[in-house]
Amino acid sequence: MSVTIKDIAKSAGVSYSTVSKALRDSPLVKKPTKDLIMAVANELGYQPNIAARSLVSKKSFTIGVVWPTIEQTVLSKLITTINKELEELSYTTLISINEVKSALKIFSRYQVDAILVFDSSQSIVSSYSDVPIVMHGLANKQTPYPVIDVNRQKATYQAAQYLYKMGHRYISYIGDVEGDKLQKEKVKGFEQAILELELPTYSFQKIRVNNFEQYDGYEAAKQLLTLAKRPTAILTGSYDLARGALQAIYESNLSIPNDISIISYDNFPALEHFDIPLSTVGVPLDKISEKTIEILMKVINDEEVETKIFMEPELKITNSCTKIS
Amino acid sequence: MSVTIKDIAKSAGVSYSTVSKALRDSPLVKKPTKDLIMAVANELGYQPNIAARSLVSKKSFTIGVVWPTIEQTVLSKLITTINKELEELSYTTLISINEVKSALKIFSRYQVDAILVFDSSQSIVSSYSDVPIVMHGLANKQTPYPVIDVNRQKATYQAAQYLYKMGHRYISYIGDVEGDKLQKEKVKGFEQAILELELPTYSFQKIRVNNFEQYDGYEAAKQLLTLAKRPTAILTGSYDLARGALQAIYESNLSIPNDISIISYDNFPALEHFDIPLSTVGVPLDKISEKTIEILMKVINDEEVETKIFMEPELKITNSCTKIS
DNA sequence: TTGAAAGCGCTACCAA
DNA sequence: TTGGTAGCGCTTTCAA
Repeated sequence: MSVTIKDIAKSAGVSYSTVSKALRDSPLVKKPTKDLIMAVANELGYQPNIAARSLVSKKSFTIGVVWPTIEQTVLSKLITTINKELEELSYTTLISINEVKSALKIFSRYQVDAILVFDSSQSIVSSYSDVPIVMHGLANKQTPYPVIDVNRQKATYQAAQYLYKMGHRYISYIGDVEGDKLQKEKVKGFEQAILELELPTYSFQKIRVNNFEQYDGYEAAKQLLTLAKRPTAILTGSYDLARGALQAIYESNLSIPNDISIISYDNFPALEHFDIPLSTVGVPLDKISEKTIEILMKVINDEEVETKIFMEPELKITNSCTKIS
Repeated sequence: MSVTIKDIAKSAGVSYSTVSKALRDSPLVKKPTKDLIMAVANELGYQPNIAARSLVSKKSFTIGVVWPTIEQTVLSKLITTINKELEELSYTTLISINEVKSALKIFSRYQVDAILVFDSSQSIVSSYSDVPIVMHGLANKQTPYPVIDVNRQKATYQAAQYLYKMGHRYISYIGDVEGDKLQKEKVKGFEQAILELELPTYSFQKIRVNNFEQYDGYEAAKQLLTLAKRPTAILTGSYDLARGALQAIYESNLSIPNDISIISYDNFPALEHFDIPLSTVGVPLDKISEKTIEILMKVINDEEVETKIFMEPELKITNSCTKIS
């Protein structure tokens, strides 16, 4: 049996309701008493029983995170950040990797204060009980809970526009052209730029990759570089693809940005891994995280929240891009 | 307020202790009564309050998983498998990505039935309260809780021995030669084979990679294939490295296994992605998972458990290896 | 400033 | 086979 407040009360010679107050740092307890109780609690290795506490106080200070697809690196970075920020707000984060429906059930049984769902499928999830839900995914349907989405199309659109403005007329996009909705949005932004600039389609090229690994970017870029009319700028759909493309460019003895400018779609700003930091476009991870925390706190406190939150991308240009004449 | 057993009791016209029994499918309740109660519970969207339940029954049917490093793919596969198997045993899995110490605190406050820790650092963790701990990591020290480890050294040793027996005299190892303890063990097994076979060291080559991605394997293999005396067999430290090596081999117009035999260290058996399935060596993932569940159930039921569980690797040979003369 | 006591939702025991 | 009730560990009144 673990230590309870009654054990502390007995040991400290006070009533257990006083112990409860002292542990919550209530102003109703005198400093010496409080100190004594704290000391005893520490010595006994007391850990509060969350079950009992949330049973009476109706608050668990816990956020349930539903994360059925644990392999994506972007998500793992984002979740790590969110976890850290919630910790600072003295919230505990618990993750379930079960499918959305059963994870929701689990968390509602655990009476968490809110549930954060990461789900790229477009299904509307329905809540059990009255635990508020916040979702990360595609904000296309009308949902009864807030959905946080990022504007991928605008990101690639912005990047292509920028490269055009810098004088580039042969721009290639490396990405999953036939991929899921998320990937298609990126392609769409690129295509939209072509259309608006009234350029011949051959001056904009899309290279399809099947995976998002460094090697796929490498292969795709290799292919581009052997072209008679090779691109002066490359836009990649992800960070790893960009890394691969960089390798291919170096192997061909070309230099960045003199021979080729490169921008990567990504949510991590300032990728300083390389000799030349990579230009990126996308919604910065910390802004997504910040927004998520904000929405979570709002739903927990029963405040009004818009149900579609569409975050705007930012273009961060470094020395990996240059003007050409 | 969510619905409680009292709401169900009122609605069904029975006492709430009967409801409690019915919901737990107790034989003490008559079938018709049970059916009625179930129907009402369903209709009302009842979800049991785990806090209240575990407060009285001292059992939460929940396993806390401590997973501070969420990026590793092997772990995510393993945890997914474990999660699934626990679900079938009607246990709920909750994951924390906080650092070990604070995660342990969280789970002990939640009164989980057991905590599963994934930690490759060699620190001994000390439990709060009396929640039993099972660890996945390096079984080198004496610990007060069971640690499950896999024999990496024996794996690469076995593979090298096998390749030798098949007539190979020029064998290369691609892996993180300067890496952490886990990686070094793999290298050690390879070196041990050289030693025991009393071979000149030049006939066994180690190629160092900095990362474990496909591209790194590709680069390393490229390097090997340009050698005057190129290896007849390659052993890689991971699946992704093997994939890269395969790419390099194909690009060089060499064939597997006729020109080069290849074995990968890995815990996933039967990697059928390729034209030729890859030979692997390592402890199969499902065996690790099975063992983990077994140990978890034992500690939960207070049974005796050995504190060092060292799992033996298996060599699975496919057409990616051949005998040479 | 402290203590006593009610009650959160549930299980488990005993009585009916 | 059902109902009544004590009590899990805690917070939160209210009384002392």
